[in-house]
Amino acid sequence: MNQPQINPNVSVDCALFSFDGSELEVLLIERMAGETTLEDDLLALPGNLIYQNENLDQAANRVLFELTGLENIFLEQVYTFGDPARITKEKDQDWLKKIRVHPEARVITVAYTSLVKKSNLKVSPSSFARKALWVKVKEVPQLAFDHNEIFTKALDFLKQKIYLQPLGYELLPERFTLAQLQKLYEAILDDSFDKRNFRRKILRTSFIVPLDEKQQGVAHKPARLYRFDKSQFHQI
Amino acid sequence: MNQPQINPNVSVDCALFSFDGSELEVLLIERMAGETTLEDDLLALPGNLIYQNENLDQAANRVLFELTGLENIFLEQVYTFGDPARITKEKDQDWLKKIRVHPEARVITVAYTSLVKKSNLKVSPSSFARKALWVKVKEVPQLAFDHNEIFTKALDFLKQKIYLQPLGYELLPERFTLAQLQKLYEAILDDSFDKRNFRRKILRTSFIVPLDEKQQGVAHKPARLYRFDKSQFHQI
DNA sequence: AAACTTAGTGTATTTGTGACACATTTGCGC
DNA sequence: GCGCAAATGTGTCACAAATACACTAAGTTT
Repeated sequence: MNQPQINPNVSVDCALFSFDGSELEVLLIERMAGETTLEDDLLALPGNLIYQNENLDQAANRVLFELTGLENIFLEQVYTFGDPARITKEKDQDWLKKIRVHPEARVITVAYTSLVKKSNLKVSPSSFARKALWVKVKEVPQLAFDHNEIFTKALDFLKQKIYLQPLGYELLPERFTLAQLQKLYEAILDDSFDKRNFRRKILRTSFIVPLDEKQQGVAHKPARLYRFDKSQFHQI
Repeated sequence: MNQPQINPNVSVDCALFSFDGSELEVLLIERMAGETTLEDDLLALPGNLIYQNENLDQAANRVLFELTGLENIFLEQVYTFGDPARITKEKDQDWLKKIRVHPEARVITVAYTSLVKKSNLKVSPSSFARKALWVKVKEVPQLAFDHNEIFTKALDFLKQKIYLQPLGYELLPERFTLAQLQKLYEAILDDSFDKRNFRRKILRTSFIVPLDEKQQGVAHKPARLYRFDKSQFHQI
């Protein structure tokens, strides 16, 4: 089979979010420039040029797989960024010159986002990332290209989405407590809620079903465990 | 000034909606193939390849301007379509071969949408459209490329958006009655509402302000006129 | 057994939604 | 000028959802 052909004008970038129990985090990479990285380079969202024979969803999944080994993640398209000036920062140009056949090419990028469990994910160095790290969304530094803008848009997208779909099941263990779930909602929406009202509201949906199990070995009253019922997701 | 350079891989398409008082309509074109059109060609959404030195919003506005003469329309990005198979219908290939330097090029397209007043708009034949016509959204035929999918996504986008922003002001005359507004909402959302409940809800927002004027010359009780207050739009 | 920690629960108030029917104001035709 | 046709404009009740708010229960630690 031939090497797939690259489309020099279109890339995908992925904003992957995770949850450490109290704060939301985003996956950033140290981008490779050939065999090494540049000094003091900016962090970036994982992303790459698309192949000519794959569609955009496939490209996003491939890029993610190449970096993380994760497959069958539900990535969703967020927005497309196409300002000609988006690749003109000096550090970005330095990097592009090192690794692209056409470093000056106009590149528009289609942003995707997803929520993943950190524990599922073994980040493996790849052709385009030496190292990947989880950064708290409140502590995201200046990023490469227009990735700060992409990151912000992806986070806004999630905030919208969580009202329509129970996204949380991607981020919590299979069995979880309502306190965990509430913290997740609070982290995504950057807000805080009354415990009783949150419980009432979330239990009115049929997505979340109580189990006959309790937490073990905690130094206080153990909480009841719940799980998501995906079969109920389309019955909003 | 030089001819602007074209990016062969990226296009924009616009789904423009208008309102005839009772039904929602979308603007479709008969696409040109050089000096003429092809026989039995499919209708299409207006769109074209982008220039290398313009951003996506600018490209969408330019394409729209070239077709309609409309400027300063508030176009919003909807979604990006990039399936390699999106340009492979036979009629689309025939057309591409007639007009594109690289008819086989992989083209991804960024969809935009907007609402416009039909009366503002003098559609002028352009390099890429011989003729443009308004088609009721319920009567949209099979379109070129993946334009049916784009059209559907744009309409869904509007349905979402109208709950967050009072889109209507683009589609109604400056002074309008609540019955007109209600019909517009019903057309966009493809639903019908109770008159009293609709009024109560819409007047609770501060976007819509009553005037001390009434309809003239109607063969029934004349309705009060209202106008939009755009300064209130961001106070939801 | 006392102290600590988090879980779990109920009520009252306000706000929004949906269903529903009739009098009012105008122009028109006679 | 009278009656008719046509669309406007309005209020209430029942129900659902949202908010504010405080104490007891169950387990662990010392």
